[in-house]
Amino acid sequence: MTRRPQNTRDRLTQTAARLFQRSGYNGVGLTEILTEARAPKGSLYHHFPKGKQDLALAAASWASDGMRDMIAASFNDAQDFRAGVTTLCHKIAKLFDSSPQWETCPIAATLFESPDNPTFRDHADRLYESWIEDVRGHAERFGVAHPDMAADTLFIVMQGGWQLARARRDSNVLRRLPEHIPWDRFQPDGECGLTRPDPDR
Amino acid sequence: MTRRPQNTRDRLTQTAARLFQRSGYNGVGLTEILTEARAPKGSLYHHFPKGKQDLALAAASWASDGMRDMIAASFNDAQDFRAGVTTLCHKIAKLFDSSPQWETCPIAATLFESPDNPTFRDHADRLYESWIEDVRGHAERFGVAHPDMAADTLFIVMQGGWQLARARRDSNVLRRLPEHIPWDRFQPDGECGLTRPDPDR
DNA sequence: AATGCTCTGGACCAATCGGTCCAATCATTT
DNA sequence: AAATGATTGGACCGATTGGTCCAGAGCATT
Repeated sequence: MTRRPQNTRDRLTQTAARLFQRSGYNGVGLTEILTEARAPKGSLYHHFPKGKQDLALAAASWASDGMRDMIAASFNDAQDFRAGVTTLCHKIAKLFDSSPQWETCPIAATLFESPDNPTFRDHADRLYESWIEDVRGHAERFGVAHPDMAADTLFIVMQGGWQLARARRDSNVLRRLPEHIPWDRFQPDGECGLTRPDPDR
Repeated sequence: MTRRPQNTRDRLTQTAARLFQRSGYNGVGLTEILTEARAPKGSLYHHFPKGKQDLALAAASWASDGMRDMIAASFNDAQDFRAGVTTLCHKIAKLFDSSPQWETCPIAATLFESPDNPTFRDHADRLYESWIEDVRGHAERFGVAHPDMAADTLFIVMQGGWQLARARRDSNVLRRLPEHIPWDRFQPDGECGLTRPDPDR
């Protein structure tokens, strides 16, 4: 949230991230990015030799870092896993309200437009998995029953909820997201055959 | 699944739907659509006066109808709501496996690239709500506790699951989707104050 | 002051974009 | 057979696309 991105590279990355989120990778031209970032074309191809593709990868990574910060902020000082999830949902809802342009998952908008591009696919996969792994870490820390599944559930519900909130133009969909999660399956005394991995600590 | 779409209009619609799903609205040029549909430019602007926009709306509607057919086929001869959901998830997983190009929700890919275009937004909203309303109808018919919420949950989980399956390139994510749904909240003898709407039948 | 970098500015390019226009053709109806 | 409207074929258009290229500005270190 720096008010003045110093170097041209960061300015390009963040401007591109914002515009890609709004209109998708193919929906934004280099001219538009360059104009808004107040940078000439030469700078772009100096910092990003492969042009638009490199820029998209950098923009997606930057956006992903923002999401990971939000995940950390939500879970770090939470009482339990469920509280962390609730906080995260509210944070996302607030973000949804604050900017009408934040309307697509930044990763999906930037990297999911060309299924034939393996570089984009792999990068998106890696970024998504980093979110899920972060959440799984917190789930383990709080001792939930199936941390892997809990992390997957949260990801699924967040992505789907985002989509529904967008269609309905209603951030409350995101705030009510915890209601769609099967909490009893994640309680430490789960009914499943799996035992808790680490009781103490 | 007709092998030979008769008239040019249908051929254009279906080709466009397929290509938009693959690369998004802005990722496909008219030339590509015209070539694959074996139609000249004059035909396009005869059947779709507003050009690409009209074509996108028609393509999204067509794709949406396919999804609604799938929903109907899954729930119509199901024993209960949960069985219908499971069948639907397996059908979607099969679809995911069958064509590597079916990689984005067709509605999102076609209509969600320009947030500033209210026509697209409204159309997408309407199509999504028709899916949800269909599912809600089946939920009511099977007497689940909170049909509105059940339908929302299914939509959210399907959309998010789709995304995760795409990132992991694994259709089993879709098959395991029922595990992420809080079924106990939808049982007729729910813990909530609401009573069942229709006990017999 | 001179050198050797990084970085910027923008002219320029071929290709493609969505869209227009109209003559030719097709299928009906009279 | 003639006439009529629906449909097709494709040439053509200006605008924009992502990308190339290089002169020169800026800024260190020598």
